[in-house]
Amino acid sequence: MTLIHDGLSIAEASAATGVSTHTLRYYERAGLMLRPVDRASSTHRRYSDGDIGWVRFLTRLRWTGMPISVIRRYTELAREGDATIAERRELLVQHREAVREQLAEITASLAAIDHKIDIYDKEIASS
Amino acid sequence: MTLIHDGLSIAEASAATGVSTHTLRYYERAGLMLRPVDRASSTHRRYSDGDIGWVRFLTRLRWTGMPISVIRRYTELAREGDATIAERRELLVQHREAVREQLAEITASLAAIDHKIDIYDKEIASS
DNA sequence: GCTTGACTTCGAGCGCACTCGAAGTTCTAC
DNA sequence: GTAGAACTTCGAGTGCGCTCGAAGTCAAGC
Repeated sequence: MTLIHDGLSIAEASAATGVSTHTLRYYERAGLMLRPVDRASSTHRRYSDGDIGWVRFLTRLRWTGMPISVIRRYTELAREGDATIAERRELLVQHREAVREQLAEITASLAAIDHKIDIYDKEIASS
Repeated sequence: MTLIHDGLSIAEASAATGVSTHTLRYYERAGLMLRPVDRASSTHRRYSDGDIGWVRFLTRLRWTGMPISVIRRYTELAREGDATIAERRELLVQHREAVREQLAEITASLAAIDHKIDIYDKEIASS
């Protein structure tokens, strides 16, 4: 680890984001990073705070079911700068709608599971 | 469609549950049904109300990320009858915990997405 | 009774998102 | 300066949950 702390190693970035080093490299290859991650004196990657923040955000997108291909599209727009803000906003608004639906589905499923557990409780009590 | 309505055809079951006919057969093969679905005079499947309810419940389990293998285990327990009620309850209670965590993650992700959209709104407003 | 279309079984194929391993290079500590 | 860990690239492999297609059978309407 260098004293001049100009970024995290891939192992540190992995620890900071919960994403495996294999997957971090995969994301970069897949075009999900705003730009290629900086390299230290060697070819080793050095993740900036911005990189870490970006990875954290895109894991949120992944977690909520946004496909890699769409994240790539979103990233491409972000690389193009301010001119694409409206389009990026629109993409996120659409995704937000999908996430809200997910939330509703999962909430309903949770209720169904609760209900089934209640039934078991009653069966256990009456036996 | 028979006049003696002793169950739904696979196409009707598909419509009733939102699960494709291919997947309904797959679920049966995979051991996710309590028992093999009844067959009509022919070899054609006839889904009872109970079958439909079961499929609906297990799509809830699938939707919330329970793997096929665990659903199979759960189904096997259910087939064994009342003696396994406590174990089935426990399995669902564990899954419920996982679902609650999902819900928390998704809610947090939704907040992050909202926040990003807010930022875009401000950038748009100030331009 | 014949056509048409839905049904059957079976095994293979697919898409996604990783995940891994091999083979080589570089950094850090001693 | 050398050992050993961590890094690099690259392409192939994996696991999951479907999804599909082929080839044949059956059922309902005409």
